[in-house]
Amino acid sequence: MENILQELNDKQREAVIKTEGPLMVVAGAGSGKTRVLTYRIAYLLQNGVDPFHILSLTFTNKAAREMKGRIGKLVGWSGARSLWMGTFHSIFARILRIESNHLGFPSNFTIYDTDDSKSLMKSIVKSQNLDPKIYLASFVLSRISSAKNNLISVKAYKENTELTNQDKSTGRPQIAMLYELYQRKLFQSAAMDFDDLLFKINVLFRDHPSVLHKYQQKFKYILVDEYQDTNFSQYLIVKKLAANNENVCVVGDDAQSIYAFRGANIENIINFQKDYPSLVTVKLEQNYRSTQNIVNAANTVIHNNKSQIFKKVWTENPIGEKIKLLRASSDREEGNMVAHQIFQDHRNEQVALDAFAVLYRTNAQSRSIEEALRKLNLPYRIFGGLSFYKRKEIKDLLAYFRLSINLTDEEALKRIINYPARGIGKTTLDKIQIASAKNAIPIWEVLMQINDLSLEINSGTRNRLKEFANMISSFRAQMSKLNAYDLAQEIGKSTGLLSELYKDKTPEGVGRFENIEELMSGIKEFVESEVTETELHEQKLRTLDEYMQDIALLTDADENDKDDKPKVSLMTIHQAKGLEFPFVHIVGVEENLFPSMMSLQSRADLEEERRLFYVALTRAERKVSISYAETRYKWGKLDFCEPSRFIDEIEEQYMDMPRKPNFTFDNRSKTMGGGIRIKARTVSEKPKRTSYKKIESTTSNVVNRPTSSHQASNPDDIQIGMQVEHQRFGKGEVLQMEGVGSNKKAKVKFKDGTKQLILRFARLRVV
DNA sequence: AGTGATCAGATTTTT
DNA sequence: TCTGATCACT
Repeated sequence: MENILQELNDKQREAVIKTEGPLMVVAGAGSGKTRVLTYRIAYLLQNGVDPFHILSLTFTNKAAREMKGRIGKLVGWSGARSLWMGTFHSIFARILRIESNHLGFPSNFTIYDTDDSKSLMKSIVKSQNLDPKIYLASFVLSRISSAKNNLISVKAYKENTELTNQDKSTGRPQIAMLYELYQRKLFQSAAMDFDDLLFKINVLFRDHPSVLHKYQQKFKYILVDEYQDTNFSQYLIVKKLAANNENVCVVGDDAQSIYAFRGANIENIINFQKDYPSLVTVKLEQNYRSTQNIVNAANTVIHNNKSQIFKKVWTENPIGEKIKLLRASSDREEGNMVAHQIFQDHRNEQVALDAFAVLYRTNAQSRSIEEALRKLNLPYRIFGGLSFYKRKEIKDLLAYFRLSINLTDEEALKRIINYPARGIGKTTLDKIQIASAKNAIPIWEVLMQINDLSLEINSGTRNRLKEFANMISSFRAQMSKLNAYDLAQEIGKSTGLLSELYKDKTPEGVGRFENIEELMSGIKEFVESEVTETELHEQKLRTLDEYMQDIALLTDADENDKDDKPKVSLMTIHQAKGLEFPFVHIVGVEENLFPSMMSLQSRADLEEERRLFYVALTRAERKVSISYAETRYKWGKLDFCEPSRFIDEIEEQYMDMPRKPNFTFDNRSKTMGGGIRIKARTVSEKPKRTSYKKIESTTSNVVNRPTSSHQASNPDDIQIGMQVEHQRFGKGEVLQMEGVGSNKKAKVKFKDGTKQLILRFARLRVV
């Protein structure tokens, strides 16, 4: 293990051993960024730094888990497990729970997800008699979110004339007021939304210097991954925590900044440079992931962006194949083309299906790909879309858990007070909510005092309300006595939720029941998962509220696939961040889709889309295909599409252009949709690129698939005993086959003698 | 109060 | 196309 430094290149090593003082690592795509982070932490541990003193902030919890695993392998598990490693949100939620009393929150506060926030905002808009079409919950929340990300409090918002004038000019002068009510309601419900987790940590550190000091002492070494995607709120947290020791290392790549839309701020990189005059910057520019062709193509794309840190990403990897451009007449055909390509590569190159990824701009595009893959019996795993934890049945059950843990969680209460149906309808709920507002008590308190408050609720309904409250109270009483799984089962049964779902025998209903089963087995896993030694000593139960804390910030990206069969991965490019695949298919590369229509207004937005395209390209190790469709169904309507300007931005020497099956060179420039491309060019205001005819002359240094003009057969179709034809040697018979994938060889008897041929090069044709 | 039918709105990306 | 919200009917 003392050799760990030898497994690094000079730049990587420099970044690893400079443990003291501020360090910024500008890491090009595929340059071993994760490796640097991992080894840096291992190196710290190896040099006697206590793991409790290291804080490592990652982009997903899964990334943290994997990194912990690798560090464990390098320097032993005992050190690795005690590291503070996770996303900003999960780490600081943990700290907020510890310090919640300083903020007037209980430690078991609820974390509202986007749906909860939305439903809360809707009810606030309604309560203020504002037009929900003008005060669209999603719009109001996005204003509030960006305010919070920039640490603008309710008070500051009201005083900020720029913001309030913006709101007035868009006809929504009441947003500041809604912000206030929203925060008030969250507080009353003992809840925080995602942005609050970071905002309130800032408040905590600002108002309680002793608490800040405690964590400054604790986190002597701080590492931040994906720094380009942090927002101002996150930036300030890091700055404050690092203020004492200044042992802070941030790693990022401005070219891969793709979250500006949700408040990420590239300026953080510049601010970081200003904050620490003694900053050392290390640039990692050697790419170990992709072929030269991919690296070069990606470089030509990203150079169209104005704002970027100078960096030259290069690689010593083989040149590799050109990027294949696929043109499809429809989204459906696009799916088929991609699926067939995957099918062929899977067979020809003898690689498992998890080597393939299909990347798209929007989740809605997955459907046509899924259908095509299903047709070919290619198993796939789809990431994102409707997350497991967002499914109705899951949210319903979790709402029971949430309410039992936090009785003031109103979104949870409203969700389940009449599910499964127990005769507590809208009218009753309205009355209760009015009583809650009038007496300034939580809804739960109204239920508790139902007999004392003079409410016009008939005795039957009144009893049902009491029964409901008693039921929740009994769950609550068992919270610390039963383990999470037993209590979850109890809740599922006595609420009637399990039997309700079980009754439904439609395929969807069965699916819902299975989802609940899956959740239950997840809880069981949690209960049985390893406990720390002290917990084991104390015979400590793993309770339901601990479980809820555990999963509150989980996302789909954190989920591991249960069955380990290799599958094709389908995901948005955002989700693909940080991942790599030998074969990547980027689909739907069309104007108004990628770049997205919403991004065409401003240069900054367009550049973000381009960075997104850059991210997509640089996920690939060996082969990339880019595809576009000429027509596509959007909102159930047929849309005509043009190829994306980003396609034009790839220098043609790195591209392999599309063609129709019976294609000859002479009519290529006419038949390949030149008209469409010309239109695309006028949209993109790009200087005209030279003719596409040149393409064939530049392919010589590339291992290309046989082109159609040679009529070569697929190497996989060639079997022993077949009659084949070689361009030079003529006709012959296949005597023997050996090797797999690109190394597949055949012994062929020609009239001039027997030859060993590598099929990849030989371009044999079955006669 | 509960149920079913009809209609509007959404889709850019997510911790 | 799909989801949710609302409305009318029972």
